[in-house]
Amino acid sequence: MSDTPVRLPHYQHLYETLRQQLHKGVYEPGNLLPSEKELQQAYNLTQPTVRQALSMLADEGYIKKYQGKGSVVQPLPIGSGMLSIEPQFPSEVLFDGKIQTEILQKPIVGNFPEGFLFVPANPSGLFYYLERIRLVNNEVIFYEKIALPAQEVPDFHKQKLENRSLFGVLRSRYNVIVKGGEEKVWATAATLPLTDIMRIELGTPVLRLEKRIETNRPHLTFYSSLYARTDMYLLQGRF
Amino acid sequence: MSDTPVRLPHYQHLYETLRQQLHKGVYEPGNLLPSEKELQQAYNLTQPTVRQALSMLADEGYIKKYQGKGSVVQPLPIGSGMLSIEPQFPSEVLFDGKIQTEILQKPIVGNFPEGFLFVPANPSGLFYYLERIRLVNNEVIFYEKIALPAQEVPDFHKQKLENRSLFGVLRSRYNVIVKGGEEKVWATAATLPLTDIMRIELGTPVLRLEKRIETNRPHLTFYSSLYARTDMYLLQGRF
DNA sequence: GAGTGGTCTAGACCACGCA
DNA sequence: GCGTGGTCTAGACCACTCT
Repeated sequence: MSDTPVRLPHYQHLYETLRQQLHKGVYEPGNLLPSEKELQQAYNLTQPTVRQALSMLADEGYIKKYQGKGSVVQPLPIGSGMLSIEPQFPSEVLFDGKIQTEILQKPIVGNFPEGFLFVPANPSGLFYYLERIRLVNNEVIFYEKIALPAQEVPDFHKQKLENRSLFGVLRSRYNVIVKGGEEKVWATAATLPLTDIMRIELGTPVLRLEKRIETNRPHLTFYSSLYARTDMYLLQGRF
Repeated sequence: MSDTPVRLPHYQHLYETLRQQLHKGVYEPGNLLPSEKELQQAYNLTQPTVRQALSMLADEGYIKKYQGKGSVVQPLPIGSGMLSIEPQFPSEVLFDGKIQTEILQKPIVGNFPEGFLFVPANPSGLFYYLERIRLVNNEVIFYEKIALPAQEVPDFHKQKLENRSLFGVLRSRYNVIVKGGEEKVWATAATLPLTDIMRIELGTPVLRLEKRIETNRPHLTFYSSLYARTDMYLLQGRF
């Protein structure tokens, strides 16, 4: 739990602290989080500052706030507003939430790559490009292409990415936090390169999800192009 | 512009005012919104209150805030965090953003209906149930089933729904505002009842989107089950 | 330097839930 | 009635953009 040397706003620091505690299971789902007043005293902050942190947790589904009652811890850590994975038929699959990540194409530097629906406003400049697959129970469920501006993430190719959250690396190594973005989604039939990667039959319905992802750094916007087989797992998100 | 008799928080009133102005085109995309200070003076509010309203507009993509510069009006009114429609191949389709709505099943009252992925925590009580299709250029692109708790929206069956936004009806008639929710999405192959409704071939990949929608009223959560053909139009959203 | 949004404090009062 | 979260004020200082 080594502190990053960068100065975070108080509300973000509290948010990160609570988020990590929630992931560690410090608070049981269904129980109440410490009240706003208790958090104020514990962290020496005022109510609006605490409230901002709690609002972020509520937006992402970690907690639910009830007036007159408190903040109830929710059962799941769900990806920050983005779509995350869940079994299609929960009873039939044993799924401990563990997703393996394999890198198909290690980060290489070049011009903005082809095949993305969203493109940068100014596509000049160099981008890291990588491809990865994500597996559950040794089955490929995601195939994802990612592009991110090289100058904003120095030495990105030296980072370890296997079985790590890309967002986690960005947050811990570069202090980059996802602020929001835009996504487009549609259903399509699997074509040849994909049938090979995912080991599915030609024509199987697959989900395509294209994202433009904005961060707390004004010039760090990155891009994701994702194929998901959703016959056994589906995507879930909050809004 | 008749005022609803209900007392709204200041930040929500300002949000509604600005949102309506943005929809009317009072501010051109690319231009700046009045500064926070100007809004404070115009509406006799303090900075945090104004900021809260602007944050909501930013969350929904109406504006983008830039420190040191101002709030830039964005080109589109995009559905509040929820997925909305857009042409798959913009150049090939003429699309003025107009979506027609037809009611297949007028609101009827009964127990919570079958076929929804999300179900109420307490499914007792009566629900309105309706089905509607949405068309662009006379082609069916959405088929949607909706269930909402009857006791929270009295006389809902008397409301005019054709070619009106359901959310608009809820907002203007019942002062209900969507606060957030949960959604699950996957790709599947069209089966029989759907091929008829949408006039597509058996097995065509279609997108399924199931939503649980929470509002500002604690006991008003409603449910949507949506089928979308995404061969010509795709779904877009913000996060 | 002037103006903007970003963070934060120290209070206040209200609306709601629960016992 | 008490504690909770929800709203709001009146300030303050900082970080950033633009000229």
